[in-house]
Amino acid sequence: MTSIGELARRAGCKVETVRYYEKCGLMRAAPRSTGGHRQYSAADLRRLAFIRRARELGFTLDKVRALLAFIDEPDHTCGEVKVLALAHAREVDRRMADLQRLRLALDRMSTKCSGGQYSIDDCPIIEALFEAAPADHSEPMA
Amino acid sequence: MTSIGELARRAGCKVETVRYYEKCGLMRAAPRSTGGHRQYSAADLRRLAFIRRARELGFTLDKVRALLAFIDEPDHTCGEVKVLALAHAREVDRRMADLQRLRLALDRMSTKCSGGQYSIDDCPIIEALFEAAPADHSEPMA
DNA sequence: ATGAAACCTGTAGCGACTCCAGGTTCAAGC
DNA sequence: GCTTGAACCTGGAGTCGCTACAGGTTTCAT
Repeated sequence: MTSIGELARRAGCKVETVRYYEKCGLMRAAPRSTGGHRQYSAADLRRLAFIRRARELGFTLDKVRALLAFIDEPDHTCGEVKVLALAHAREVDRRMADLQRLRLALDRMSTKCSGGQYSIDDCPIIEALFEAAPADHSEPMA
Repeated sequence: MTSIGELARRAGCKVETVRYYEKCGLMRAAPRSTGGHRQYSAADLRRLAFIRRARELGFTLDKVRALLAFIDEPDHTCGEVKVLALAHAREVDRRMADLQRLRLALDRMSTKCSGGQYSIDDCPIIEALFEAAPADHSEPMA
């Protein structure tokens, strides 16, 4: 039985975050002391650590909720979990590709610019920003 | 002199976004028709396109504001612009490195898991999520 | 003159927290 | 038993960058 502060400290998050997870239904409504303070068990810490780890890996709270459901409800299979994980991996790939393109564009801009005392009017970076994106008109960035 | 709808269409954003930029002080308060409709010039379109392009490249609105200040105020140099651009590039690098680590972790998890009909209790992905992050205790993810 | 489309303002919502104010409880020292 | 100060409580607002809505007005073509 630990306090919310101790729990948060061990899981590496803020007290408010734990209360927030309770409000969202990711953590159970913890039992209270006579004075109304929340009391947590080792299982609660384990669950909170799970949530934090999944968040670190970029899962949204909705996805975390889905993962937790697999744990909470009986009769789910490893295959279901893997589907979620792979879908998430593909999304990370997409984000990385986006950043890659972006990084290239920034690099192209910066190498063109000497960065000296020249006036803004001739700065290649500013000029590049005034130009439209180079041929991408697909989806807006996530 | 074009309407806000036309302006938004040409810049590839929503009407609400333009009004939002006005409220934030990125776009000037446009002159109005007798009926109160906003009227925009070619310079406004140019400025809006600049903002959108910078946003596409991942600059925050605050950074965009700083870039616009370089344009609006006299006597700024190309060097100042380059500093901002390089700082942003470094930030993109950091984000990419984060995603890279994340992607690796997801991959390690998924390859361990056969994804079959096994019960959740033995799923290596779930197990991995219960474990702490592998030796990173630096900063929380941006 | 009519009617639809585009515009107007103001407000609320998203995700995932974070922070604050103003009050209560807890644990330790005296 | 009393006092103090840290930790806890609730409820609400703020963050970022839009987006969406409601309920009303203007514009423009027919």
